[in-house]
Amino acid sequence: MPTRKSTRRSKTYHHGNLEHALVDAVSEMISERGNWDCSMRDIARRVGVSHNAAYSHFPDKTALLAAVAERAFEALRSATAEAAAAYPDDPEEQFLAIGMAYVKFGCDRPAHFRLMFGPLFADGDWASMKAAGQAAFDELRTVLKRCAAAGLLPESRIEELAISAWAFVHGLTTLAVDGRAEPFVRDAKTIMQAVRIGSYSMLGGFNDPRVSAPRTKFSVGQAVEHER
Amino acid sequence: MPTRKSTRRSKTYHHGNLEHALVDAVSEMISERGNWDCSMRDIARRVGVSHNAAYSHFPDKTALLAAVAERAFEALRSATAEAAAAYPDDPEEQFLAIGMAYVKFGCDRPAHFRLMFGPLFADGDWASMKAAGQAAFDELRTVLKRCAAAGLLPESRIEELAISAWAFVHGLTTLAVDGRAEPFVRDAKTIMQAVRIGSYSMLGGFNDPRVSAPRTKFSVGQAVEHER
DNA sequence: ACCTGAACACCGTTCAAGT
DNA sequence: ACCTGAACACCGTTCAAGT
Repeated sequence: MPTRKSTRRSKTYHHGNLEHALVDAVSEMISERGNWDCSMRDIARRVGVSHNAAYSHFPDKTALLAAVAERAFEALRSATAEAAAAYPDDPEEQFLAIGMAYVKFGCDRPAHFRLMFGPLFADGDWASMKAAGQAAFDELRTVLKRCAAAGLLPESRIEELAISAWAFVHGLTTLAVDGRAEPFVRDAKTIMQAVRIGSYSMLGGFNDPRVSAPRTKFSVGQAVEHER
Repeated sequence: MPTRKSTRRSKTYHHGNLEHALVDAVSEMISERGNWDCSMRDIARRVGVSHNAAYSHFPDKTALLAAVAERAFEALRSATAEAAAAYPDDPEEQFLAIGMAYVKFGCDRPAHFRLMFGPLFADGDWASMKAAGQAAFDELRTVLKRCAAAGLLPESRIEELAISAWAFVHGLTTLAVDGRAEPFVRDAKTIMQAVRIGSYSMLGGFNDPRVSAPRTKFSVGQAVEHER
């Protein structure tokens, strides 16, 4: 037995596991705490490694958190895709289901949701993480294309309507997660009802003639003109 | 001349100005930097006071930032109220104007907007700051009441529709400020167009019969039921 | 009552050194 | 190539002391 056991155990993370283990640890920690305010030293302690070992795999703390956010975006994408897949022949139900899945994701994982859309990645490009976010958004876009094909809304405005619908569920989740939507949105039932009402409201209004030709009325835009 | 001048100048902040000066300094700093990642020591340096003087007026850093957020909420409230006041006889235009003012506020002061709705105040109560937030929301509620009086939407659903509309403009602002709404929302013109389209879509759909009786269709809610 | 200087525990990051 | 120990500059907060 020439192999030294001490060397053996200490090499557990020498085969590429540490990167994965770090992302796992952070993901668990922010779930437990409810916020992403954990230190590199805490993370390292949890994984059982020295406090600066992470710098062999990530250039800085933000990069590690970006990896966590990227994986969370993938989970969001599959959650919404799965919800839509439950109604293969009914695009309107798909539209409702995808919105509800989005809100549910945020309410179930508030700390992840805040991290994903938080101010941390406002600077820098973080291309692959933002691509994962766009992939999640594409699920909604696809459903709206099916809605358009079914005559529920005009083809020419799919992009704008996708943004509107996304903004609605995103804003609702944000407000709910931060406790700003009270007193009306108090629990799971009321927030899902809000999704339903907002979604029906939008679906009912997509064929409003002003949606397809919004430029005809520009007075307000001048009144509160935006300079940037 | 018995008064000692050195004492005189050093007492400038002894008459209650420091609290105000601190809030001013932080507000300016986050505007300049684009984020609220400034240290107590930086703030104190800017005001010209020792690095821990702020603790005579605020129990901790979060409390100081909450005071900044509270003042920003008051600014948001007057911005939206002013926008609505421009159309005293047209509730539909008021609805559009208030949404645009909200989005404009966030795009003009992204760091303030992120602070106001950020994760910092998720724990604790921060009653007076959150009350200022509710006051801003009340402006929208008031406009929707006028819309209901004009027959644009059912009286019984004002509360839910207010939440929906707020979620929409809030989500749009958040996505725009964090650069997530691209490629469609790129600049001031396209984002205001998105507000317009979303608002018309909601207005057009508020009278959809399903908005007033959303409970008749509950299949989706069961499929993605929310446990919390 | 309001502010200061020194101190404490903690943080993200760097770097030379070990295997 | 991957990890460690020591070190650096910085941070929020506390506290005894000054006026």
